[in-house]
Amino acid sequence: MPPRHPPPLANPKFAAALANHTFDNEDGAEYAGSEFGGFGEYFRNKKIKLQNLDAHIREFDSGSERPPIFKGCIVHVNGYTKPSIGEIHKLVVIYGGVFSQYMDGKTAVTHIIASSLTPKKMVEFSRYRIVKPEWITKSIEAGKLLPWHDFRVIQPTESQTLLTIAPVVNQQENEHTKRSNPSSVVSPVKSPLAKPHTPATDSASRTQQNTFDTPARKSSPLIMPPKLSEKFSSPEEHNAVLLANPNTRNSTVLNPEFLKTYYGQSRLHHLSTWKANLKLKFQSQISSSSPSASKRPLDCPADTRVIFHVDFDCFFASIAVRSRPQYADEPVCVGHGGNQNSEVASCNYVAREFGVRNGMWMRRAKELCPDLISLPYEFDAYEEASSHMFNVLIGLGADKIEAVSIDEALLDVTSLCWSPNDDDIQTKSLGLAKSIRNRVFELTQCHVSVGIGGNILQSKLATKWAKPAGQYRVRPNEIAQLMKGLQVEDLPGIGYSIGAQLNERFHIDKVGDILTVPKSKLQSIVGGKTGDKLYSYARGEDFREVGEIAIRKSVSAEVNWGVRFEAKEQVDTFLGSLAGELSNRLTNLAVIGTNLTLKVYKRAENAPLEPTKYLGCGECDAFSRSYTTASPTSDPRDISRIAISLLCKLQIPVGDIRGLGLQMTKLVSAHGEDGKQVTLFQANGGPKKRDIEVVKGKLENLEAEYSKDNDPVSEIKSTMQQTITSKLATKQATQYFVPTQVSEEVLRELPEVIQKKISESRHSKCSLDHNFMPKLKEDSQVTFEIPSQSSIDPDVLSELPVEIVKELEEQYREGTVTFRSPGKRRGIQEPNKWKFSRPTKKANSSKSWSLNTIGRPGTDSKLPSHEKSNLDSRTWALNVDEDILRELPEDIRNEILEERKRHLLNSPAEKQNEESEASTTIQLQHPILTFQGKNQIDDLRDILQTWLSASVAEMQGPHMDDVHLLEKYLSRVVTEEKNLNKAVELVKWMNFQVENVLRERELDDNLERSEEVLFEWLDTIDGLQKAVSIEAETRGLYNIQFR
DNA sequence: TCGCCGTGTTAG
DNA sequence: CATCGCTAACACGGCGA
Ligand SMILES: Nc1ccn([C@H]2C[C@H](O)[C@@H](COP(=O)(O)OP(=O)(O)OP(=O)(O)O)O2)c(=O)n1
Repeated sequence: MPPRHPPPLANPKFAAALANHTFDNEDGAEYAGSEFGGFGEYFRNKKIKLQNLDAHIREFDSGSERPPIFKGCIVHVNGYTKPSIGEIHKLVVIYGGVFSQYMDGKTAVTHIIASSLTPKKMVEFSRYRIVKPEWITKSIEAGKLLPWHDFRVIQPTESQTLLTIAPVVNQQENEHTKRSNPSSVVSPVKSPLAKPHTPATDSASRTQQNTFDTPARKSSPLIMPPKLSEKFSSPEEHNAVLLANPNTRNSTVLNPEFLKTYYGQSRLHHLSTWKANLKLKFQSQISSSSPSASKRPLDCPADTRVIFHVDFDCFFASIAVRSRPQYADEPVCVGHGGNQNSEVASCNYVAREFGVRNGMWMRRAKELCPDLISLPYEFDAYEEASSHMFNVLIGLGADKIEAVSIDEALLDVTSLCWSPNDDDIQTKSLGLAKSIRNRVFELTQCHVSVGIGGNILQSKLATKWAKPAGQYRVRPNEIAQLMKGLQVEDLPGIGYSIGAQLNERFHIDKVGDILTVPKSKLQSIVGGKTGDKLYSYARGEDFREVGEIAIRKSVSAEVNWGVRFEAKEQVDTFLGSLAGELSNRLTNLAVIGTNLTLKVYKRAENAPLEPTKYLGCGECDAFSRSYTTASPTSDPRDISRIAISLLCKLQIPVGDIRGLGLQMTKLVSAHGEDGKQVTLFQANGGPKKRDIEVVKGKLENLEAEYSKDNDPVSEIKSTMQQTITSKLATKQATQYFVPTQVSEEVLRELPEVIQKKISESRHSKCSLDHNFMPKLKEDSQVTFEIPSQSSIDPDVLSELPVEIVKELEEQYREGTVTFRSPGKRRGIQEPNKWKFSRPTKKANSSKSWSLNTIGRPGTDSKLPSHEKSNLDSRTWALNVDEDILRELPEDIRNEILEERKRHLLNSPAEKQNEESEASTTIQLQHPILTFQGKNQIDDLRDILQTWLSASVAEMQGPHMDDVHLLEKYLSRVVTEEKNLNKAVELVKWMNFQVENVLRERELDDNLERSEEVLFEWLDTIDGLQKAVSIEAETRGLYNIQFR
């Protein structure tokens, strides 16, 4: 058995971006302040996988007999809280509740813990009970579940009842009748709706957040005291203060040289560029170098391969140590300086002994390893070493070769290594691997390791076991055994998020756990394709081929560091640079494209104005908008112009912009065979009459929109901040930016009405919102006013003039003939009233709450639509605690009761419909199944008791075959005999027995040696619990408690 | 049903 | 002083033709 290596890290970006939200982040600070002393240390020492935390929390806490205060509660945490999300997780679990990482509509969350909520989230969560963190702590102090409404975050006020929070109103009435002293309900709190960041909520979140940010803030060069500036300044003002420091300013996107210097130092940019270039290079090399696909031995079965995965050991770190041999045995990492908030790009194996990992923040790394030495990047050296490695690999005469990254390659060496005899393959392949390793080491003084297997999956896994500085071949007969012990996240394509979902929703942790789950069930958790992949991978199967390189489908450039703006024109300028960058990349690849997507990172609602990392993006929400052009382009002016109009559409306050990206898709060759571009350009001198017709059509659309919808939108006023000129105050108006570069010729081609409006607007200086358009220069931008209509779809409004001008200009300049009729733009956004004030997601989407951030774990999580919510309630209706039920909003409660009724009536029939597998083997609706000839629970207990006693006496753990038999039996008891209770009772009883023996053991020295055996039994019971839970979930029964 | 859009996840 | 949190591919759900 090869040594187990720790699973790959969680996505560093995720961890970094959610430093305060994630349970397992590189700062690890959540544990540091634990009031429950033992926990933090316990977990750190044991390196317990956090996804599996609940079971371990209970296990660790099993002796303490805490009251099950939160029994029946399913708790989720949103945003910054004190105690932290990690603390709350632990507290909820040890006091009998269930913690849910997800709000995906599939988990029936009963309470959301939050310190504050933004208006958007209040609407989204209006059907849930949103409570302050104190609800947890005070309930524990009181030793019982306190009424949640004493801790509610949303205080029912008049302004809110306007806002569709009917369920909350109901709730309130219910509880008031129930409560003894309704008047004691918390002091009045300002409606968070009117002002999202009340001082109260702000300081609450800062308290929590300080535990992470204090050091950074102390050293930050703010002129104003941080607190003051945070509390009272707009994001733009805050940025202005920050950028007043010329050094800082120079490090940001405001520096014209930013892209050059930034990309020059960004490791992730380098990694991405290198990879893209290598892919290109090998694409051509493959086709030119070897017509050798026919070299496969004739007797080699068509589906048989020998695959090598070659990977430098801790690449950057090895290069760093190469020129500093004195550090070879010291813990070393590579990063930008040794300061706390920089990232560890790579660390050597000495450092890994301490738990340091790639992607970790330096602060955490130094906590784990105080003597960690930080060395600088050497990007040129990486390229050189890499090219040595690839030269060696190219020289092998492999059937196929694929560059996975700068330091990593896949080889198909079937021709070189395959033989009918596996021992021969073993000898040949390990020999070849050794020679690769030696030659690369000679050339680079750095080690590569080689993993060998029958497919890509196996070879990649083998590399884990080969490292450091070794080779390892996964032999066909050991695949199954090896796979079983892996964490699911060790499988390629399975990362933090999917891993956590599998664990949370199906208690799947190890690859072995997957084997017992039918494919369809996997697919129902993680989706069709991923489920399929999981199913195959768990069995060691992988049908991908080496070197199957898809043609490039997109080109993009993005920046999410150093992005700070004070004013709109700075954004436009930077988008111009970014457009230039993208244009260059397109030109270098000789492609042009028709679809441009702008991606914006916006500071998350609750996130502090300054994130932990200096000039970092912090916790953000991501938004994107795309635009399809009339004809493909790579012209930076086109890109820039479109990008700017897309940004306007998103309506993000410039001070909150923390990242910008541009992506071109729908690519075609720049000099396509038919030379489409060129001919069109030559053939057509100017815009055609037809195009003008199209524009007129647009105008008519606009006018139709005018008359369509007369509902006054009162919220618009409150969300558009200040500065509405008196001229406009009496009219409803909106604004957009039209570049003045619009040439006069183009303007002349516009319909008269539009011409008039544009020229009118050139004289208008109104600014509706200084956030969106501060320091507007009359020369560079034009504000365009639409009179007197109140509720035009802002999409149409904000888009139209820009587009008309843009497209016409494009026509004029390029003479393109194919003017794409834009027709009716697809309604991306729901016509909801927040549109004017913020980028919209669907109003009822729980996706858009604050955990919906970069790298947030969790898949699509729309709030249940009507059908969906029926489905969901079915799954948990039976499991809801009566007490909880009473407290639920009326409509939800009714749904559950309905569902219960329905379930009681339909259960057997429903079940038969649902489970075709079972219905083939089972005739009776409730067959009675036997185990060892017994079916009565008492008899079964006897059998199990005998088994356990024998096992302990013989110092032998339970035999796997027996375990499987029992597992299968229990599963069928759940699904076929429909006696979940029996299965649960048996498992509980076994657990009890094992714990009994454990207790006895402490009193009896003779039993000392039985520890191993008992641990095996505990594992077995874990497995049984999982099996029963999984089966129960197929019947819609979640969160089965075994304690 | 298909394709598009916006969003999420993953790897290095 | 800090710090350099990129990029391409795939997957998925919702929506409209
Ligand atoms: N989050 C990450 C992961 C990787 N890298 C860079 C540094 C690594 O040296 C290089 C290669 O990545 P690997 O995943 O191959 O990791 P190492 O080569 O460092 O270590 P290992 O020996 O585990 O392959 O990519 C990075 O900058 N940031």
